[in-house]
Parts: sequence; structure tokens; C-alpha cells
Amino acid sequence: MKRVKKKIFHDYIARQGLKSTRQRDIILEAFLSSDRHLSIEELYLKLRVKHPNIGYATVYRTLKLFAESGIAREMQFGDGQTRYDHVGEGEHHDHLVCTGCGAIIEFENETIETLQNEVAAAHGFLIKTHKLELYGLCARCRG
Amino acid sequence: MKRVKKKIFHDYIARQGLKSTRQRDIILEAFLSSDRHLSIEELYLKLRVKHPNIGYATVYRTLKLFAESGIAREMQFGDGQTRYDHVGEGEHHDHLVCTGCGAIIEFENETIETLQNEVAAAHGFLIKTHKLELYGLCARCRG
DNA sequence: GCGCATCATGAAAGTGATTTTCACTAACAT
DNA sequence: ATGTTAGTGAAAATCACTTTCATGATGCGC
Ligand SMILES: [Mn+2]
Ligand SMILES: [Mn+2]
Ligand SMILES: [Zn+2]
Ligand SMILES: [Zn+2]
Repeated sequence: MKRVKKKIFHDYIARQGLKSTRQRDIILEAFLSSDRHLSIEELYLKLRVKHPNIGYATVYRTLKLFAESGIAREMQFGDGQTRYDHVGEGEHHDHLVCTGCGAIIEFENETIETLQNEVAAAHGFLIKTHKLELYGLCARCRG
Repeated sequence: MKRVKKKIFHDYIARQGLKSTRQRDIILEAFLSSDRHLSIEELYLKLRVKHPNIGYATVYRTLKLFAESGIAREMQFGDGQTRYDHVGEGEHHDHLVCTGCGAIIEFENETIETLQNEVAAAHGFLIKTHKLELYGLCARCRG
């Protein structure tokens, strides 16, 4: 899994004529080993422990590259920070977001996806991506 | 329609012990007469033509009030600006967003809404709101 | 109407999360 | 090894709000 994503990223870097750097590899490993939905700052702080010389701007720019290469997805859950989700080959999932504790649960629903495509088709739209987020209280927070 | 929303807003203002002001009425009229999905700045610039003395902060605060009163909804379409959508009594719709020309098309799909509730129920979630946006190219942009 | 406790307004300053700049360094093709 | 081009990190700049503060309206009770 990690191996596959590292290859996808390195292939992307090569294809774009970009360079392979120590920092990018360190950030890539940290990203792939981290929880999903981390913000730039969260990943930066995590990295800083073992790599205090890596700058915030580099983490920021590298996460953008991850998104461009297809191994990450930029997310906005309304908490004011951009978060980066992990993306698997040909996989897709949507989110349930708890407004109480901030928990984020992932789910997949093929029927909804199909209906979305029907809606798009009915409007002559060609869908590239979509965002489906359900906000509310998780089982634990709805006391 | 406008009449109904103005009443909803004025009732809200009264209920909260707030005051009815010239500015709020001007902004309300401009908002209800405007295109949907306008940003604070867009509405501010539109207003400035006939009311150059109304400040940005007042537009900002008044749009928040509209959202609180239930006649508007804050939206984030990923272009970096918060947009305010019009909300009708008991109505709900989702959006198709063209990444080519920025066009925003509204749609309703009861089946999808039902499926969303089933997903939430399956996870013990109590849904408060949701966001469904389909991004892609509109009929005109997919040349 | 008048007084006045509140709330509202507008200009300007403050915030927080990026995003860009710039001087310097590292990659890598030759 | 060298030159060319891309990358890095610290700091400054942006951007879109958001709050502050001195001043101005509102509107209930006389
Ligand atoms: Mn996810
Ligand atoms: Mn809409
Ligand atoms: Zn929760
Ligand atoms: Zn379009």
C-alpha cells in the first residue's frame, strides 16, 4: 500500500521533471504513516519532532504535490483548516463528520454514487469529483 | 417570497431583542434581489453603487444574521470565499459546480437524501446538515 | 417628545491560515 | 566536476474574514 503510493508519487515527480529530495521522501513517509485527515500544521508539528529543520512551507508545498499526484485529497470539513486525506487506487469514500467531538467516519455507498451520476447526466454535466459530507452527532456525542 | 423572507428576518430580529435598522433593510432587499451564491464582497460591491456609506463589516454581520434567521445558508464551494445561498421554507437543494466557468446549478434528489439518512443511521449518527456538491464541467464547458 | 440603556455601524486594526518571495542549496543531466 | 534548474526555509505578504472602538441610532419608559 505504502509502496504503491510511493511509486505513484515518484512516477509523478519524474513525469513532471521535478526532483526527488530528502525532504519530500521524509514528508511522504510521515504522511503515509499518519492518521487520515491531518492538516498541514498537524503534519508539520509531527515531523518537527524528528526533523526540526523541515520548514512549514515545504510541508505545505509537498502536500499540494501529493494531491496533484493523486495519493492525497484536499478536504475542507469546515474547521478552518485544509486537511489531506489518503486516496487509494480507484477507491473513493465520503464522510460523516461529528460536530460534537470532531470525529470523522468514512463510508462508501455505490447507490448514492450512481444517483449522483444520473443527476449530472440529466443536466449534461461531466463530473470530475464530488463531495458528500454528513454533519451531525456521532453515536457517542448524541447523549 | 421576498415578503415572506423579510417577515422571517424581522421576526427573528424582534425575537432576539435586536434592532431594525436602515442598513439591515437595505442589505436584506439587495440580498433577496440578487443572484444566489453571492460572496460577502460581491454583495458589498453591488451595494456600494447606491449606498457607498454602508461598510463591509455591516454586510458581513448582516449576512451572518440572515443565516441565523434561516433565510440564508453559508456555502463553501472551494473558491476560497464563503457564499450565501437563499433558503426557502422547508426547502433544500444541492449543487452541481462547473469548474470551467464557475456556474452553479441546483438540484434536488429525494432518493439520495433518504440514502444519506440510512448511511447515518447505520453508523448511529444523528444528521444535522449535509453537503453534496458535484464538481465537473457543465454542458457548455465540456466542448 | 425626551432621556438613556442598548444595540448598531464604519473605519481601522487584528487574526489565522495559507501563499509567495528571496537568497541560498541540492539534484542531476552532460 | 560543472552548469542549469528546481527545492528549501525563514520571513514577509496575502487573503478573507473577524474584532475593536469611538460614534451614531433605536426604541421602551416617562
Ligand atoms: Mn477520508
Ligand atoms: Mn443553491
Ligand atoms: Zn462525536
Ligand atoms: Zn461551465
